[in-house]
Amino acid sequence: MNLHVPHLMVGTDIQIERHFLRLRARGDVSAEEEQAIRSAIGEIREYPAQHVVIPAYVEQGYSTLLLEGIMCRYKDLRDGQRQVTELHVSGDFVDLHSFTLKYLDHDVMTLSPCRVARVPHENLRRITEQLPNLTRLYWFSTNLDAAIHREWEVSLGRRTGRARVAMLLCELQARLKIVGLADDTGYELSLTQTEISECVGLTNVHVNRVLRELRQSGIVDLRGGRVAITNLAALRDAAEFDPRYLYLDHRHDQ
Amino acid sequence: MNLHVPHLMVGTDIQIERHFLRLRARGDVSAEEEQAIRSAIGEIREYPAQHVVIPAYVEQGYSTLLLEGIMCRYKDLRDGQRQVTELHVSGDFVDLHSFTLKYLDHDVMTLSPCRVARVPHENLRRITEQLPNLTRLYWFSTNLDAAIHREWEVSLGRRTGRARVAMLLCELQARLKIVGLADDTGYELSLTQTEISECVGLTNVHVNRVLRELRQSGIVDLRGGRVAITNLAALRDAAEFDPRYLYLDHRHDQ
DNA sequence: CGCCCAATTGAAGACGCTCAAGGCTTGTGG
DNA sequence: CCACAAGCCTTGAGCGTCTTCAATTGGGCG
Repeated sequence: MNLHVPHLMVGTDIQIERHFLRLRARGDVSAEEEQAIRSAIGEIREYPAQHVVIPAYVEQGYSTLLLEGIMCRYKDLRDGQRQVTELHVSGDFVDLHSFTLKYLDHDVMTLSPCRVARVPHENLRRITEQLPNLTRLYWFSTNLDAAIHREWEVSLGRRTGRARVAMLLCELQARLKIVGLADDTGYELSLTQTEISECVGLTNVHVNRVLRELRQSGIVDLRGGRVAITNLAALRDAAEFDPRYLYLDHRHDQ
Repeated sequence: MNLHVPHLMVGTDIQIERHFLRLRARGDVSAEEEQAIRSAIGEIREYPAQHVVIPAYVEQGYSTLLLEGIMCRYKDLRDGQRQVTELHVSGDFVDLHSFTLKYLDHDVMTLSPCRVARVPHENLRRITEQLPNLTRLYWFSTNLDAAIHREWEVSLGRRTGRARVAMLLCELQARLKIVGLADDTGYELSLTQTEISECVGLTNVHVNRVLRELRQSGIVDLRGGRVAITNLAALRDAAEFDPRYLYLDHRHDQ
């Protein structure tokens, strides 16, 4: 387990490309800006699954860019119940908001083995002073997280269990597709049913029943670490999925 | 009804002070920055209750600062169910995120008669180019909205009906207190039970029962447009309320 | 006075939870 | 190669919170 051990740059360059894919799905990034981002990157680290990478209420001097794997933001209640507030995939900044907030109101942990890059806030500050266009794109990026939170609020507050699970699977498909990790037939996803239940505000038992129903309806089959989408149109209909909240520009319209 | 009619500046100056109170609860604002904000303000407008001020997916050339009244962000589902994703009070920018997002993924409407100030994006752009500290404070401000969304996700996903309502009333108390519109004994709030139910993901019928229970428990009494807090400690305990997500600095600790 | 909207209450039902047990898969060690 | 353990998935049965549907009360206003 490579916990907290700086890692060789092998394979890292390709993974940083996913961050550019994610940014360019929403706006233009010049060669100069791309270079500024590359040179802002500090240490590369790897973590096992189930590892708290950014603890709540602890000031960090850097933001964390997810290169490979899946991570989540979550809060726990007194009785041990957990609510995941957002999932993160390759190419995402998992705590860009710590640049302005200083500390987070929630924990961030890995759900699979992950590789990340640290970007010192000092370097981000330099970007905000020199590159206003890129600054607005990063500001946009944290506002996109808020838009995802809003869509989850709608799910948690008003959708049925079936629609909530469908919604989550639609969102991941769209977000992973941008970075080349999904197509219309599905994607790799190593989440347990308990982890999914912590995203959608249900119990693991009920998620299990919902997944069975979606499978038997010929819509989607989640098994063995893969989301096999049998009928994307039906999945989106079940979720009442409107991808506009992901703010993909016209070149990425589904 | 003064719908869409530019309004005289009578009383406006005092109301803009609430925006500075809100900002200064989270960071320092210099005299120069304060002046920049004042001169960035454009038209003043008034709207009646139940008026959609910012429609979803329509590009706006300005952001809207709420001077007086209460507004909400919401999304509707096919069957007409509505989920409110955030409430806004005096001093809030209700759509600062439209500066980077260009258009919103949700509607914004008034819940009471409101007075607002428009701030052209052009003027905000000038601030981002000239005042990096204020820019970070406004970026922070949109990240604070995201933190509020996260806390609502926890409520909607994991809290009981009783705790959800208590949570909402705690949050409003803390936010209104910053701008001088609440104290520990309560505050004025003109929301119907149906509107509350659209915030907390319940039906109006169930919200009514929850409010009765909270009243009979001697915790809080919501009637006649006023939230009368009988026992603030018990209210916060019922909500499992941890105000840290509102990022109030030490001078505003409760 | 009568209208309209919000608040209130009751009764029945549904969706999802709790509790419990059994099955499957994977990895480890004898 | 097999036995065993651990974690996850699966299914059943009963229960509870919240919903739905419906009717009544109360308050503000023309």
